[in-house]
Amino acid sequence: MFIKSARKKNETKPAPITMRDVAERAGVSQSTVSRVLNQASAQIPISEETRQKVREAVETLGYYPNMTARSLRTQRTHLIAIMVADISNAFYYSIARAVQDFFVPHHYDVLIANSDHVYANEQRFCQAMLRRPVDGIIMVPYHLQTAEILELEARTGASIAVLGQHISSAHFDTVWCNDIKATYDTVRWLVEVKGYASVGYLRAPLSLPTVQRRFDSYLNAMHDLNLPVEAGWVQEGAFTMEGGQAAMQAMIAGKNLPAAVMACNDLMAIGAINVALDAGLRIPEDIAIVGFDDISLASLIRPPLTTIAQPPTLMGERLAAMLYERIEGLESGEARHIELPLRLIERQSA
Amino acid sequence: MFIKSARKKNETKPAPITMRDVAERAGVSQSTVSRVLNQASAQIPISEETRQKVREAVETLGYYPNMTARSLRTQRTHLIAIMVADISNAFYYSIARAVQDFFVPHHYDVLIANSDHVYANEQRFCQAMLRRPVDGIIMVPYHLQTAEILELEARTGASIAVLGQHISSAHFDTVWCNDIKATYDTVRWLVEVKGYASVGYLRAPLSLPTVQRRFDSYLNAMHDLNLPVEAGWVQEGAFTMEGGQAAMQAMIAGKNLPAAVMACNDLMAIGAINVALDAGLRIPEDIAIVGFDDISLASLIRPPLTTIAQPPTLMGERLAAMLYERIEGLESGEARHIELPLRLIERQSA
DNA sequence: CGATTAACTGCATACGATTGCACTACAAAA
DNA sequence: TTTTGTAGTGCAATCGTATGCAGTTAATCG
Repeated sequence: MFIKSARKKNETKPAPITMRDVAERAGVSQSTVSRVLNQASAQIPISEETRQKVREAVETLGYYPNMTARSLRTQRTHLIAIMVADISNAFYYSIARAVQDFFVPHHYDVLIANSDHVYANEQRFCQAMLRRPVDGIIMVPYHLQTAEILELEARTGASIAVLGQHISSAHFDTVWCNDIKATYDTVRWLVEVKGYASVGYLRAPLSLPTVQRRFDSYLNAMHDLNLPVEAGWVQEGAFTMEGGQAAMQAMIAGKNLPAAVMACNDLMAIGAINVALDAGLRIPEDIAIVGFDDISLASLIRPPLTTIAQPPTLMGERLAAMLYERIEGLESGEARHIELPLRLIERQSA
Repeated sequence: MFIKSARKKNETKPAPITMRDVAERAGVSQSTVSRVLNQASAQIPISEETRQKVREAVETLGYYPNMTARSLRTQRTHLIAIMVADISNAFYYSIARAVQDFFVPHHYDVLIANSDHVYANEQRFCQAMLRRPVDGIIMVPYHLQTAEILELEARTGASIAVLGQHISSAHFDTVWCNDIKATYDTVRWLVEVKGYASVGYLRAPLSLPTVQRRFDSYLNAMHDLNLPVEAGWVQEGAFTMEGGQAAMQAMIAGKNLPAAVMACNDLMAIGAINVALDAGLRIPEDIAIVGFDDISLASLIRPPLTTIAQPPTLMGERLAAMLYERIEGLESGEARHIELPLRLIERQSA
């Protein structure tokens, strides 16, 4: 028999207050405390007198249930994990924030991980989920395929909600936007409505499915418009502001500028704008630029960026809400695939 | 004796693979598996043959240790929690990202919570930490006092690292910047070096200690410069872009503009710039504006914002590194309080 | 008045891992 | 041969909570 304080071999950790302490102080058994604290008391009758004693003991001791132990016993962790490419990217932190705002009132804690668009990181995330059980997972995968996500779901038993077009399964809910159509339409709009004679494209590496998809769509539009894609009109850079700068520098160095340029995302477009301005080009007179995402920065730079708006907050809310319904068992029908609207926001860069 | 699959009353969750399964397949006991998997095997000898069998079983079964169970037993969760005001604010997501980047390679998962500068949320965060044990906590408190953080540390047993000037204790590490001095110096610089005849201030509510501190410092500088603070030169708004817009609108409406204005942070400054430009004012000729933080947006807007640079990534790195040393017991000396440099970045808004 | 029932409460086990201790071989020493 | 030592394993308790089952009263019924 050990005295409580005998466990002080680990000097740093203070002895936590457990349910047993509460029980002792209230003069009841530990299981009774548990029953008072959980809604189980609705099923199993407990006298009001006992309840009072327990509540009082909880109060004076300042007891809080230990989620680790609770998780082990109930197999529910009250943890949500979310994987995005980069929390310091406006598109992703908006999603993350929306997810947090949804789940925190429901007393779930939110784990956040970054993939940086790297496949190995996405896989590492899946492994982390195998070790640390969570109740739900929200992910924005770039490389993971449906099969891998299904395996994750099977292995972890967690509910999963995914943002992405290339992913679709009857097993998990999905939110997506039709960026193929949006890109195609925007290219035609640049030419047919705005009258730009030619359109170039600033892309990130084609290894990212998103990029491949949008770029193909650009090519299709150009083809359908009977427009050539001349050398130098398509440039590649990283999925960042620096990438956009590099791509635009290369384009300018090539001496053969298209009348307008679409970029893979707003960050690249903004990088491109800054380089173009610094090179003395007028926007949109000398070169028009269109982005993708509508991050808040897009409306703040000069000239304000014309871009295709994604609704990240809405995406996060939908993903969170659907995930929550699955976790709580409020919804058990087949997977839902929600298409959210993409809107062209015309500002002054094109 | 129960067969494994007999536990399928909860149909949704697949039976997870446990150490017992591995042990069974390898034909050894569960404790042996544990010893092979942990570095304990260095202390306690295990034959190479047994190790092989175990590793093989782990491999073929695809076993991953369950962190929940491990945490319960070891009292170490491999979880870090971080509380910032708002993950969608550049200053904070930079810190968060730096913390993540530091801890992920060490196999810690990172929980993120937002306080939105609201006291009640800061308290809620502390309570959440009481329920869910974590190994370390990084926080950027605005309202929590030293005593409350000490109590949190005592109750949870977690190591804590704090970003903030108003907090200081011999019990936890701290990173801080001398914003009092920086504000004071910048006001004098505006007047004495740049030659602006008067300086106004855009502040957030004084209930935030940070704001009070910087505002006092501004007043001190004005006093030491023998300059008056005329009506309308000080305006208040929320700690956001919208707040800055509102404050600048009020200032313009007052018809008595100072030659230069300092803002509590960059977001407010940027909101103010946009309003000023829209009102036809030239910056910095009609009114100069200085921010605080140097978020990435600061260099992208036109005119680029002159601002006092905080090094958020560096802050995050330092906080993470110090916290890690505490958690791993690499450092057990008294609390460290690191002052990080604040730098005036002169761009074109002042 | 004995028996059935309802209202409470406690005992004991399980969740999946870690770890102190005891035990079995077998080799070397006495 | 008996003792001692050491390498290699297994047993069983434990972390803090939830919960099936059994037990104890007191009340109600026949």
